[in-house]
Amino acid sequence: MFLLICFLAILVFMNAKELLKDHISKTISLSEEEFEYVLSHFKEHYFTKGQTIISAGDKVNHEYFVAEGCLKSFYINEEVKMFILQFSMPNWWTSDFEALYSGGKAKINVDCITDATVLALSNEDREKLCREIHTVEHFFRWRTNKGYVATQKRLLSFMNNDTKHRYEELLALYPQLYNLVPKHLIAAYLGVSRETLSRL
Amino acid sequence: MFLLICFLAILVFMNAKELLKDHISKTISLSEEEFEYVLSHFKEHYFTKGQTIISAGDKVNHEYFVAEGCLKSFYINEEVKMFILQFSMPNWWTSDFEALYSGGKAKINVDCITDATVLALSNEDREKLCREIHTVEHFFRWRTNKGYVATQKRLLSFMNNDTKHRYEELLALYPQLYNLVPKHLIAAYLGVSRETLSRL
DNA sequence: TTCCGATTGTGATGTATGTCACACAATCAC
DNA sequence: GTGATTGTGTGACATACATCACAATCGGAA
Repeated sequence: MFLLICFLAILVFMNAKELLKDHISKTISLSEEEFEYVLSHFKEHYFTKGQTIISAGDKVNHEYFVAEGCLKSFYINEEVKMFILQFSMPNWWTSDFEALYSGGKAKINVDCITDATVLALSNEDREKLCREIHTVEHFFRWRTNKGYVATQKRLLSFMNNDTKHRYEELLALYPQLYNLVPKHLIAAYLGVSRETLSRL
Repeated sequence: MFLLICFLAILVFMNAKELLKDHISKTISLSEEEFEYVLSHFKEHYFTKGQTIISAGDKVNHEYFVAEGCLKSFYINEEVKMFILQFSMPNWWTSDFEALYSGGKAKINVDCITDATVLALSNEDREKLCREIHTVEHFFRWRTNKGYVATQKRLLSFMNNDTKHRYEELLALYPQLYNLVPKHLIAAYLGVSRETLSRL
């Protein structure tokens, strides 16, 4: 039984790192040795549905590559109202990047909508890898470029489109979300009350 | 007279590049030769109030470092309504980054709220410099990191705060804007009608 | 099974904001 | 200076949405 669990763990472990390897390969080329070296800095973590990865107030020292499952990153305001910044699906990265980059305390929370497998990379290791391997720095530059453009597009959509339009936009992009996450979370992503979404 | 104009042009030219040099120095260290090499890829441009730098539909091939003046980047929707993504002040970068990075046509416009001096860097030159000088790639990674965090903060503010709060937030950050740009542009940045802003 | 919490739908009502309309001032071109 | 364009303020009205309240359904725990 123990051996079986070890075997399954190794299987998933391989899959997660393979997924990350494929993801990185889409932007840069690395030798096998370099890949092995880079991937060795990522630590795999399992989380179960509902578990918290980052809480507001924490010191944030890692960013997370999602290999499996669905996470959400969200902000809770003074009136205890929740706003969802991002649903993180496989092949996405998540963290409280402001806190991670600046060294401050988290204002954003990250937790699991489903069971999840993630690969964690520390701030120090990311900077070390970027320093040591030029193309890795290139990879992270492009990852953020894409994130920047995506966030800007969402901001524009927020200003331009009404709720129904944004809802359809979201479902067109991630049809899985409709069955995967409760409606009140989708409402929190769209920035409307759950009642309004229900009456869409 | 001609000599005087040349002299003034060189003066401003020096100032713009010096500003960029200072800006870059805040993130990375470069030797004098490297600086000279990097800066040689930037072309200085003058624009007058109201002039257009990027029009929707254009092929976008440059990003711009603002040395002097104030630009706006904005989107016009089907109903000819304008949404301002960013006011670009000195030491900011602007472009339609989605189009620039993807090679597509511009969806964003950029024009001048005041007379402006900018330094233009082509997509190819940026990539070339990033390839040739590792620390330059580092610089651009951190520039985008900061932009990403700033845009995410603005998105959160959009969801969380009401118009008045966001207006005060904007003016606290850039008090100059109050006298520099007409109110209807500030309304377009805040995502409300000019009438609502007027009644704030 | 039974109960409880989580999720979702829907009605009634208040409020912030958009839209249309008009007025007036400031600026600019000629 | 004169007329046109641009920027700004304000009233009247319509509308989208938040909020509060209640009901119904579903799934898991005891």
